[in-house]
Amino acid sequence: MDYPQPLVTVDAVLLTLRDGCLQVALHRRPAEPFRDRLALPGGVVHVDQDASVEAAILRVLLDKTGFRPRYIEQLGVFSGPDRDPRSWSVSIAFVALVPEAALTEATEGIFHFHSVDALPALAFDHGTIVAAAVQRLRNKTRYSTLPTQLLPQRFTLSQLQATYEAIVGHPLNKAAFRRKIEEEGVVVATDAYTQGGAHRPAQLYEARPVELFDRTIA
Amino acid sequence: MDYPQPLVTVDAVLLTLRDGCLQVALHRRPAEPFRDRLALPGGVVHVDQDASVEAAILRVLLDKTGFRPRYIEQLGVFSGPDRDPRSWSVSIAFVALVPEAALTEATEGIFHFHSVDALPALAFDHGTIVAAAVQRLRNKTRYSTLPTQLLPQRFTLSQLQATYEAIVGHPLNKAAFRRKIEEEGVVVATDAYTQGGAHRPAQLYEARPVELFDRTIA
DNA sequence: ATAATAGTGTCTATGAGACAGTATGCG
DNA sequence: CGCATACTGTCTCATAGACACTATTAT
Repeated sequence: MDYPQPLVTVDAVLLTLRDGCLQVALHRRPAEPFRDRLALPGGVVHVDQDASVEAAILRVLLDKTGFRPRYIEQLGVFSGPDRDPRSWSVSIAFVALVPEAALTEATEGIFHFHSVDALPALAFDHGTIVAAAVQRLRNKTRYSTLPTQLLPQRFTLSQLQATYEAIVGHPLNKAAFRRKIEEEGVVVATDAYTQGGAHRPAQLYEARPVELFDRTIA
Repeated sequence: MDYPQPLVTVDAVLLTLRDGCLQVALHRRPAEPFRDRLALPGGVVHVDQDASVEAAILRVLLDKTGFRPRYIEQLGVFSGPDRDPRSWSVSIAFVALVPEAALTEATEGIFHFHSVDALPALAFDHGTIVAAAVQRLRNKTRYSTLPTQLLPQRFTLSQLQATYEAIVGHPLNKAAFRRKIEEEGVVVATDAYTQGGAHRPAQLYEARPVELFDRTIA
């Protein structure tokens, strides 16, 4: 039982929709290794504080940003002797989807946002981790209702469609999209409508609530 | 960087098809904790030997069973202070799909096989891990070609269909199944046929090869 | 009225399931 | 020849996309 153990860390890919494209929240590392490079928010698992790796990533996000995501799931484990120059390390990566407003309010000045399609070189193997997160989201978007988590509490069906389109990268058919959303019970209609703008107001919808940590692992 | 670190282990859910139903390979623990309880094959990550957690699980399987699976993927991380009475621990779980013949030859006398739908109480949280593995396989079976990995090198389309049916738990339409398999390019026809039996021989097919570690994470 | 976006009715093409038919080996 | 299983042709129904049409607000 007394082998040297790897360093166990947790990292989060916080995805949000800004300016109509999918962006990831990164911070600039203040210290070595990879000083001044952009990196995912993350930290070390504390066995004396954390009840699980899920609890650890929530603690890290809360400490760093005062912010708790509405949806987060395990992405995968990234490991090896060389990814962190300090030690053989294991990173347990998570993906979280966050509405833009919530994220930018809570993390003013902490995060830099970059479109996931045009990332600079990141610290560690964080570029690989972001790529895996985006691939996961794109795949799941085909058959799940995750993208609702990127929108504020109330949204219109046009906004929801634009969100799906930003993720999958191509336009969707309006009638078909609405039929599908309707029949899947993804969203709940409210009796509120948008106002303002020289056009017909749109009905507002809410996402059906989901589990914070989904174990429906594809 | 000198926090106490969790114990990092790797465990594998080896799934195979026996007697027409999905079964998992388990061994009886020879020592405490959970002595004499059935458990998943697994072991501790050795930072001086292993290049990654993937390398670690392959080493463990090779050492325990002399056997290397044709397909294996990360399932998820199971963690906490109580799942192993010795220490706060992290188990990185994998799912592997294995043809029955390969598995039983290599592991004669090492493993006990149990249908995944009628498991006894397992060591640690291994019951939870098996359930997650089965759920993952059932989900992926809907839109991927994984079940080919449960069959021997060459197989008939009827065998493949029976495999899918055993996994998803309900009968499939023959014509539709063949159309789909055909057009997806899942399998490659050989010019060999079965023989024996008082009926028309069936053409033999082979699975298109897949990556050992798939990162196509749903 | 016009512009602009919301929302719907309907035609069509594509794919899945049902089912019955044909094919071909062995005894 | 007849049985058992392999394989296929075709009908039907459900679903997805295309697209045009109506609806409703502010200016």
